[in-house]
Amino acid sequence: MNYQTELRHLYSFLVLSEELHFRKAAEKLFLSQPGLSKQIQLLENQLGVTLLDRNQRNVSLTPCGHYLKQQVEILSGFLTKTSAKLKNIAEGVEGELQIGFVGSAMQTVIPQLIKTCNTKLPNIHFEFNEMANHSQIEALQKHQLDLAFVRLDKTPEGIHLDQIAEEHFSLVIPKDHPIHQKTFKSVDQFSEDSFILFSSDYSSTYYTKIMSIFSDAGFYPKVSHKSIHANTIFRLVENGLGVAIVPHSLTLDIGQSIGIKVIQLKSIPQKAILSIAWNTERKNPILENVLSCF
Amino acid sequence: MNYQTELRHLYSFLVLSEELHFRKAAEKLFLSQPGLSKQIQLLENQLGVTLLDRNQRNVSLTPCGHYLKQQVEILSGFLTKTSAKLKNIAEGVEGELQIGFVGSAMQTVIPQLIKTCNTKLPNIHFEFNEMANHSQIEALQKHQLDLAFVRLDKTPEGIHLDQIAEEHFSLVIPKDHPIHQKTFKSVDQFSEDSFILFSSDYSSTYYTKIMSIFSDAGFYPKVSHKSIHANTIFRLVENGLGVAIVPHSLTLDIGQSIGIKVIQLKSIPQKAILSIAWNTERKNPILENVLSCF
DNA sequence: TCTGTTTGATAATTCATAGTTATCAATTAA
DNA sequence: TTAATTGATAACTATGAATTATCAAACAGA
Repeated sequence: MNYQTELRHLYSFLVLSEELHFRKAAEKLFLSQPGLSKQIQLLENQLGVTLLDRNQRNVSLTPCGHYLKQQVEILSGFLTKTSAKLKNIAEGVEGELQIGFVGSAMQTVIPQLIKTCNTKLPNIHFEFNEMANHSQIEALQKHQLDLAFVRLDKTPEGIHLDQIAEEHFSLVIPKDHPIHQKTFKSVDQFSEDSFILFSSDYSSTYYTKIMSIFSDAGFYPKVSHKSIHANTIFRLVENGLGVAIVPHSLTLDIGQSIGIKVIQLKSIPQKAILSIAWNTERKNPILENVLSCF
Repeated sequence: MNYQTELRHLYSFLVLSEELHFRKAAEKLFLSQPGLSKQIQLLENQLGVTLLDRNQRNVSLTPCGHYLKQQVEILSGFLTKTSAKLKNIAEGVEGELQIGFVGSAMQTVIPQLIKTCNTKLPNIHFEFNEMANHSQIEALQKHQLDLAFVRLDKTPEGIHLDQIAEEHFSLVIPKDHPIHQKTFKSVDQFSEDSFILFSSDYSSTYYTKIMSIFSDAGFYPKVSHKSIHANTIFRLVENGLGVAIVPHSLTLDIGQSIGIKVIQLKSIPQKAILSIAWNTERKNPILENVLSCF
């Protein structure tokens, strides 16, 4: 059975193997009897085996014919399933979506989205990739990612950006720091503290925004350390190496045992903004369906 | 994917999905580039999905194309396996053989044959059907059996018969019978005993042969019971209901506990003959291969 | 035995269509 | 800008798959 064999011939054989009567089978196939005879002869020649014994007055399957019948039935199921699945993939109700995210997105929006999508689109599966903001944008452009969760203000041509969550910042300070939520008035109370910040290559717009908090407060901070991992920052704070400003949601999964406390910066105008981004230059039905869940 | 789809198109798509270049793929397929374009367009129309993005200057697979590629690879393996198996079936090195046998054949020839065939033809499987002689011949004619083990002298037109084993008969008598192997001279010593014989519908030629033993011995036996099951006969003998004459091999699997003894009739001219029979009107490659093992 | 019916195969013909060549439009590199 | 490369399109050709008409064999009934 090579690729010269045509599925049509196999189907004709299948019908014939059920009817065991050339004229009747041909009728079912909307075909003339000689046409069917030719098809079966061709099939037999291509396969190099005899499929049917047309002795005298009745047609019967040879062992080969019997086996081929079974196989064509299996094949038929395979083809049906494949074309159904192809339609699903084309419509975006089945498939895989590559998602990128910055660490701080996993705390807030993503867990909810997974739940909603899973119930509405049970056959779409996600692959999550924790990546820096700029890496995500590059990956979107190369079509390595379908959807990105970033903290950015703007994106290159062809990458659409949509703000999906806004939250206030919080100060993270050691447990034994003299200032606490009650005595906190303004950020300038920390003008003498060292600061631990997210690296500017986490996102330059994010970095700029943090710095604007300090300039609004009227001082330029001493920056002792930088990291892009929230947990690293928290550990540095715990060990008295400085204080930090992070999106508030990141502080929600700080354990009791760690020696830090949190001061919420609800009153300042700067907000941590989480956005989703995707490439618009290609049609992406899976993405469309997922976005419609949001 | 319906039966209008041709395997050729799927193969073209497979090559194209590897090359991702219409001209190169077409060359590999010994086809002109527009021809390939047409094939792929046709395939896409039939499936109702886009398989390839031909944006600008490079061709790439859509998610559907990706999936179809996988499926066609699976399909390719399926077709290869199927056609290989079809050839095996046609050559008779793979398949099932329906074998009929009279009970007394299982003791002698059949177990050996199975062993020999299994090593030489590991992919041929047997189905064994214990049947009366005449039923086997009918089954051969209806092509319900491929091979029969019978005790017959002749068969109808179209059924070939080959003698494969000859053995002497044995008398089976109760343990407490006055005559034993040492004191046995001739069958006429049993002229006063009742006889338990195989029914004449087991095989009329077999029955005639047994009766000729008696006429040679110069008496006509009292026949008390008939059966076609060796074990039944043995049990009747054990209980003093008569003595029996059976092909010797049948006595070989008589257990120690049963109260009968055996007198071998080596000197008389009558022999129990086992033959194989098969239908010659149809070519049967599996049977040919099996017979060549004998 | 003859006739009529049914079977699948064959021969000659027609027609659909798959593949060809020639060409185009779009993109890219020099 | 030009030349080269890409896949798509249009018109045409030629293969071959279908058709119709017919045949030979087998069988049933008279």
